[in-house]
Amino acid sequence: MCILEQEPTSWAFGSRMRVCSKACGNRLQTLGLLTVEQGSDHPGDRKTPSLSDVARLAGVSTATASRVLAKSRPVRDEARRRVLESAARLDYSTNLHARALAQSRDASIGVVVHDVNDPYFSEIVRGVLEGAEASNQMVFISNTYRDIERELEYIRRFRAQRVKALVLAGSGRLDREAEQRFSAEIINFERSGGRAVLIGRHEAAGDSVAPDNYGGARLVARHLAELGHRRVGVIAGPPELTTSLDRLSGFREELAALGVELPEVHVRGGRFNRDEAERATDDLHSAAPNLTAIFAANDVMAIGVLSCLRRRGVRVPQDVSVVGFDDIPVAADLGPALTSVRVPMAEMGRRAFALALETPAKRFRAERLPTQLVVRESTARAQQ
Amino acid sequence: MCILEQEPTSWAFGSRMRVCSKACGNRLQTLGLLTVEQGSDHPGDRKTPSLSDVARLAGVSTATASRVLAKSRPVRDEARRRVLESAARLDYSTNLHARALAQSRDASIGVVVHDVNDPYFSEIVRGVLEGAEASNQMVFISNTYRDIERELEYIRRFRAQRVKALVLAGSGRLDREAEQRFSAEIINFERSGGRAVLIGRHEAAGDSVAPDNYGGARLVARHLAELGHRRVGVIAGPPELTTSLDRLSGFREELAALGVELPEVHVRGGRFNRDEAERATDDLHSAAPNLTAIFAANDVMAIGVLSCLRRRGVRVPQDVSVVGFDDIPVAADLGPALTSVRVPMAEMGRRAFALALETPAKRFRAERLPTQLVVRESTARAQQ
DNA sequence: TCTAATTTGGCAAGCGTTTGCCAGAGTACC
DNA sequence: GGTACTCTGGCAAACGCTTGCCAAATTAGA
Repeated sequence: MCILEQEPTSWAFGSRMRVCSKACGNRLQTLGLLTVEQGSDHPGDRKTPSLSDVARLAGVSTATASRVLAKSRPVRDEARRRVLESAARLDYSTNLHARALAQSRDASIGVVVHDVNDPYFSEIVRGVLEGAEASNQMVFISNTYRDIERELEYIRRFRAQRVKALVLAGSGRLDREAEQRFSAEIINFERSGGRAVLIGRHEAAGDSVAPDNYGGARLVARHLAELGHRRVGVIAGPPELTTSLDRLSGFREELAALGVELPEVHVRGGRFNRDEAERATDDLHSAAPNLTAIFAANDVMAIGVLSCLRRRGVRVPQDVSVVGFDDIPVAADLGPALTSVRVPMAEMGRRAFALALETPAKRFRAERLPTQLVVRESTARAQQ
Repeated sequence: MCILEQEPTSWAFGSRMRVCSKACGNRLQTLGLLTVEQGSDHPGDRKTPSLSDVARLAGVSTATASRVLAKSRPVRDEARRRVLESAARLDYSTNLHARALAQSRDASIGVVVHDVNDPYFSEIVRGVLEGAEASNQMVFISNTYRDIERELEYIRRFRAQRVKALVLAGSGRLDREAEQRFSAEIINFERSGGRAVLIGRHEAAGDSVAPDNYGGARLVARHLAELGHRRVGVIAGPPELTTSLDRLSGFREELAALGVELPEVHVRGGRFNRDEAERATDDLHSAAPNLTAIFAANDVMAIGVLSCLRRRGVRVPQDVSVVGFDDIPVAADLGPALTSVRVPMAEMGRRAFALALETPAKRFRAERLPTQLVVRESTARAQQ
């Protein structure tokens, strides 16, 4: 195997390097070796040991063995020791399904997000995972790709799995029927004994945590207005999502309050991804080449905006200022560094997790987390 | 609720906007309404219906009901219809644990990655999810944060859960003992009847898919050498990981073959994250300010490199060329766009998933996927 | 019309835990 | 020494589904 003889603690591998890389070239061979060594084990030979095997070996009843392993009741030292020992000897592993069935509740928690590849969601997931890690809980993550049917299906699946808690992250929808189906499924889930917490949607039937999208968007409007921008455009999110609407309306209303007009034709929409935003910006910039600022509904879209402008030879921020939303980790490293609205994504995940473990109140609880403008290099005073 | 009366299909919300945003301000109130509407349902009132309830309502045995719902054997139309109808009426949902227990196998598959927040892993996850989605399987994702104990713990957990298959993504370790414990756990898992597939590590006891790190790094070396770079540095990954070693040794050896020396002092290490890379670059650049090129062991680290150089007023690529590895989606959008080695991350995820569903061969299978250099703006001819 | 083959449905025995209830063994206190 | 508790451990009944086996019903074949 491609393994150094001594534990490498620094990069001073020196001459040993050559030896090692040679081994690397030979891995397939090494692999063959491994196969021979353990090939006979590949198929599941003997049955996995069960609790009764452990109990028998320890000379106690399954009840006692169970109580030792699940720590559900004190057991005298002598017996405990014997059980633990047998369990170790047999390499016993509790059948989680049997346990969940007997307790009619699974200890793990589920997370449903739109897309783990979107930094917004992966940050949320990180927050949830941190909480789970701290209390040693298992977490199951699923992707809906923003498809309502998948979303409902996953809620049902997690219900079927009887998970203790479910965290659902992703924008609500403007479509009343969709929201009602969603709420119905959530209620069904909770009725089955689990806890559900929503992230980013306050409208549905459940406890929730959400960023102040409306307020954040107003900050953007004020920032741009103060820099003297009067001709601004928006690359908005999908029109069917409440998040898009909240961000757009906050922006529009604050702009109006400051006396800046935002014509419909300066607002283009698309899905929350880079490529659609790039295309939308192409359209927008062709239709209104004299804009001095563009507000993208999220950072991922802002990346598309920047890319389009770069391709068109438009300088940011000299010719056009660009603002995003979310402040995903990479925002600070784009060229130019992106001005954005910080949404405490990981914090939302942590809060949601904490909420999921609390006993539910009579009324649904809705926490709204503040957002904050982070000014970087992509915005500057408007050139007349 | 903050819902438009008509389905929004364009951004021409016009005057309706004001109404809507006002509603948004009132959400908490709306929420109260919802609570009142459904508050009494919050606690799990009546028991969740079981298969026998469905069977009773349909006037058949549980066996028949089971066969209809699990599609495990044909059932006459009349009976099938009645079962389906009762199930729908009771809003029945199969208890997955009971099923898994009865079949002694869970239908879902597990994925263990180092960190879902690292784009490298989230792309892999995407690939796995795509495959799973296509065949309607449930996927459970867990994070180890590169901690060996957590990694082993999760394998045990998935074994306890009796998942059908397990995909483990993340570099192998140079530490022999760690690798042996890992392999032992994998073997245990497979012995319990599941399938395990590894991504990015060919050394352990299981089928695997991995990128050609060694070859990719050689491409980088050649590219830089051809551009006339003679004084190059490396921001390497954690010394205990095989991925780091493969990338470093490929780079070093090709460089040597082309007559370019890579002194130890030009190689700095750190974890695979942006901030450590930034610090390491600080060190490196202070120690060797005359370098004309820096190779980062992955793109996330390259971001740190770029950030450091920008802060220090070093122009990329005029003063220093920078190359990354992985070609994560955002690489093309950095300032400047990053030259990198494309690793087919999502494809690896898809392959791993496919492999996990195949019946195991006698010998472990090891697929190595090719990598490819993608030249962008961060590399240029060396200035003398 | 009768027999053989094929469907279809039900019975009941698991699957591997947990846990309520009970009994025996210690302890403590009169 | 007797009574009242407190600990421990075991029995056995769930938990909710699947499935082998068998019988009844249906269909095919002659």
